[in-house]
Amino acid sequence: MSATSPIEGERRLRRDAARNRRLILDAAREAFAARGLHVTLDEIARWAGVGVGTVYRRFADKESLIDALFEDGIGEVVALAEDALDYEDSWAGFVHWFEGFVAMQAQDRGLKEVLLSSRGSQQRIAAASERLLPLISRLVKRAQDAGELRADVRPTDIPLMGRMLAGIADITADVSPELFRRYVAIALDGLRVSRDAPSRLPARALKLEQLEAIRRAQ
Amino acid sequence: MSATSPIEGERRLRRDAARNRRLILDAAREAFAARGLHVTLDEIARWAGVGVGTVYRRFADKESLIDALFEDGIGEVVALAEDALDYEDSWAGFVHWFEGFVAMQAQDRGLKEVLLSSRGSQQRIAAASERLLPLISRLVKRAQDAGELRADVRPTDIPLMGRMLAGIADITADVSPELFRRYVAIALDGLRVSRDAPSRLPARALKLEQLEAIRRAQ
DNA sequence: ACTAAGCGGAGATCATACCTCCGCTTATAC
DNA sequence: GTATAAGCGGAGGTATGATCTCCGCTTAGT
Repeated sequence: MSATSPIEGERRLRRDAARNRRLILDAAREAFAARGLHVTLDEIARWAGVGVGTVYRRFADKESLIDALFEDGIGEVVALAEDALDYEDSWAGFVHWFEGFVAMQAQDRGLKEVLLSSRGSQQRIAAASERLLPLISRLVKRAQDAGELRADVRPTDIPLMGRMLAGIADITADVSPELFRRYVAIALDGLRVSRDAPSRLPARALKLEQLEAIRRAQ
Repeated sequence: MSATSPIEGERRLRRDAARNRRLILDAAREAFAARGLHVTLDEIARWAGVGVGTVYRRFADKESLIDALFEDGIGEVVALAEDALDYEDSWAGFVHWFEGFVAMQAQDRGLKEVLLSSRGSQQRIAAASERLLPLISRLVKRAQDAGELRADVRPTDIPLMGRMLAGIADITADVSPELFRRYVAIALDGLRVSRDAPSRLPARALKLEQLEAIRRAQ
């Protein structure tokens, strides 16, 4: 991982410093994934068991830390799409990617926020985005040509539907972390050209009290 | 409307004060609808053309103002559900309500935030919510008994799907205010038991630059 | 023309981030 | 063993942004 190895040309860190850098990155990954990019560096420092000063000595500012972390994450989304294009069955490939795309974001609030906001080093994210969109277009086209994916969706609809589903995953995560898969399944059923019966819904629907709990938690 | 008429038992306002109260409520409605509950009372005051002091003389705090405004809005959602239960065709009734439910939130950020957050006078919203859920259950049951709505969705899924769609409406509103209807249509197609062909998608998909614009705007 | 009611908006107050600074500690090289 | 550069913690400086108060002036209504 690029975030973990020392960059060539930089003077080597003292052993304690290197250890702390790792602690900070690990704490940041966990904290951003669990709670989003809004967590403060003060909190990350406390979580990592170091002082804030130590964080700022290693990373010029919050932006740099976010960069160091999410370069990899975005690469994974792209890799998943490349993977999906190798599927024989084009619909299965599309479903594989789409479910993975949403699930990755559902499990990592930070990634979700990096993916569709303009945080972080604009550059890299924009670049990854430019690599991703053509792949999505090909996944869409293949599945449409096979007569599986409805013909009236356009490639730009897909990341938006992904974001929509990641959004509900965010809201329901605390109460039922797998609930979002129901809505992914319903959305995929809606994206098929035709079908005789609905696919089976994963996870359990919420109980009334759980729905109420979400409203209170907001 | 309860928000506009003077409450009985309260001393009558001087004419200029009454006029200002109206101006404030109108400005607040517009501002909350367009930009969400986070707009400051300072901004609402400027928009209304009065001083902040005037706002705070009429409404104890921001909460009270939100209350005064959204009592009505929540009632409308309930009324729409009651209306939908009168439809002969149970699926059409369900669709009528669901589309309206999402559209109302899409057109009013404030309403959306009031509906599923714990802002405002908890009490009234919780009460409305308790009136609404049984209505949703009946709409769902009717459409399922008729064999139109898939049997494996539960009533609690519906407000969550509504929120999910309202969420994407929020994000895309500036670029294409009707885009969310595409995703409502896809979701409804996914909610049917079976169908031969997809329904026709409303609105136009985004162009690549528009998708990019949304990312930048976040 | 008198006065209670209302007005504007500067600024007090509070909250919350990001980031810096500096006196002290420690790893490492010799 | 010791010198020293590197690193450390965390209190607090700074900036921002929101809510709400206060008070000298204005105006509607009798």
